[in-house]
Amino acid sequence: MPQDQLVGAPTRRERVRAATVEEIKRTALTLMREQATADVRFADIARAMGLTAPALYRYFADRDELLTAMIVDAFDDLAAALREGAAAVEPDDLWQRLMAIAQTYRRWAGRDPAQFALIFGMPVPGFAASKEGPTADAAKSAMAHLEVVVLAAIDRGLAGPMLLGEVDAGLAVELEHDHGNSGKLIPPAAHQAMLLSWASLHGFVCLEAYGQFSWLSEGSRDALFTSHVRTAAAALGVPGPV
Amino acid sequence: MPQDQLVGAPTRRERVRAATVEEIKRTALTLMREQATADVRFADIARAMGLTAPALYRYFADRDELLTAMIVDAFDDLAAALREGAAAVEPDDLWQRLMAIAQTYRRWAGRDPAQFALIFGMPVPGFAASKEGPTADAAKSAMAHLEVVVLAAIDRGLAGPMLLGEVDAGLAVELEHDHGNSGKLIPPAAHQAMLLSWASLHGFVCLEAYGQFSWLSEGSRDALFTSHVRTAAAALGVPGPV
DNA sequence: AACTGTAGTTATTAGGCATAACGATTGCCG
DNA sequence: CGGCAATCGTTATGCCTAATAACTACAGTT
Repeated sequence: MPQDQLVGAPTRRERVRAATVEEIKRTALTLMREQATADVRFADIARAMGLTAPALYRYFADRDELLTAMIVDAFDDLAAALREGAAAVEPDDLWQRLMAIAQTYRRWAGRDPAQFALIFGMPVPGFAASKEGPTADAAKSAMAHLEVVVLAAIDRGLAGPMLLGEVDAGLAVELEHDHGNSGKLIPPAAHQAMLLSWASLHGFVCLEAYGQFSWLSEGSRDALFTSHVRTAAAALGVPGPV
Repeated sequence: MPQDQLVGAPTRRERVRAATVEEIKRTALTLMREQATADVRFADIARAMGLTAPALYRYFADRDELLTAMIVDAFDDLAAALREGAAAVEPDDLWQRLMAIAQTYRRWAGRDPAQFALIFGMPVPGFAASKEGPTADAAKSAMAHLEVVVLAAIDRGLAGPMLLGEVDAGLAVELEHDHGNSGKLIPPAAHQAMLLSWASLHGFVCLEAYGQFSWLSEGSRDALFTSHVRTAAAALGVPGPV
């Protein structure tokens, strides 16, 4: 026996298999980046790995399964990026926190439009993947950081017009029923503010990622984005930059 | 001679050909709606029309050309919907105008997620279409209505925080250089406000169209959307509903 | 040393895009 | 009104990809 195995620990075969799975996903993502499309051919992935196409079917039942796995990974990656981005700034400065989250979201989308489209775009051929799959849950998970900022703003007694506005009664019920992802109780107004801020941020990022702002220089887009986040911050009641 | 033809008027052949082109696009769109995907097979289109696939190549050189034509149509359709939507409300009530535009945009996207994805999503296979094609221009054209509202708000001396905020100097230059689509001179702050309002609206619509809000009931989504537009209105300085 | 299961191969099927080559219809004009 | 020619449609074909089948090689076990 080459190595003692702890009970429940992955055996050697499982480990190399998992490594291959990872390599397949990584290779597919690289190809997506290069070709700027989510339409990746199995044969290309295999060739890039020194394999033939049918070999990949040992690891993924079909294209859909590979795409689904990549979507899950993309969410994890986005969540990780947001975590790092939020951790890199002064925790007490809400404006900086908000800006860091927004910039991370934006940069992540810009660095990997293919991965971004994988998550938020209409899936490539037939969209079996987005049917109440892992995306809905993961999206909420990736938004936990926005939630933190909004809750912190409330804790400090800050409240912009977005937090002061009425919340529709029926909506409030459904928002409360959704326990968020941290288990904390979130006031409906805060929850609503979070969703709307997210939508606002997301819209800018989408338009930019898909080239609708390509008539502006990068510097101008940066400035525009800053204004956008500032507007959102004002609506939340978070004071702007010094 | 079956019918007198005015000089330059389309001959009979041209007319029936144009009709066929329209029918192809219409059929393709119907199939997209049914299958909820932008991935439409030539053979299916042909079969639905009682033809065979190669016949379609008499009208479109390839898939890309058909898709491009459909994108142009989609922009026209969106623009028309916005025109009608804006015309249907009291012109003096800016809040109603804004809400009508936003609702039209949203409803249009919701009624036709496929067409919406065609315009604003990452193009289907290889994205030759979105390369400075008709999309950038048409997008601005479709936004003229937002422009009108923002300019009207300024004319009346209304100005929310979004319109009062500073505009980056470099950005201002580029915004002024872009003469909009009506030829009018647009103050940079107004132009910026318009873009940011658009982004905000667009974000909500995207998230909803792609199912990120599917955990909410339709009524709740409506309420959430109303709040979203109200927030944008407040940022613009447009007074909310009575 | 034989056994079992897994990872890989080549060969094959099914289906889509696109073109080629051919036939039929019909608008058009002397 | 008869012939022409363009145009529209067809069937046949080539090429590419997804997916499966059938077979081979090898690692680790007993």
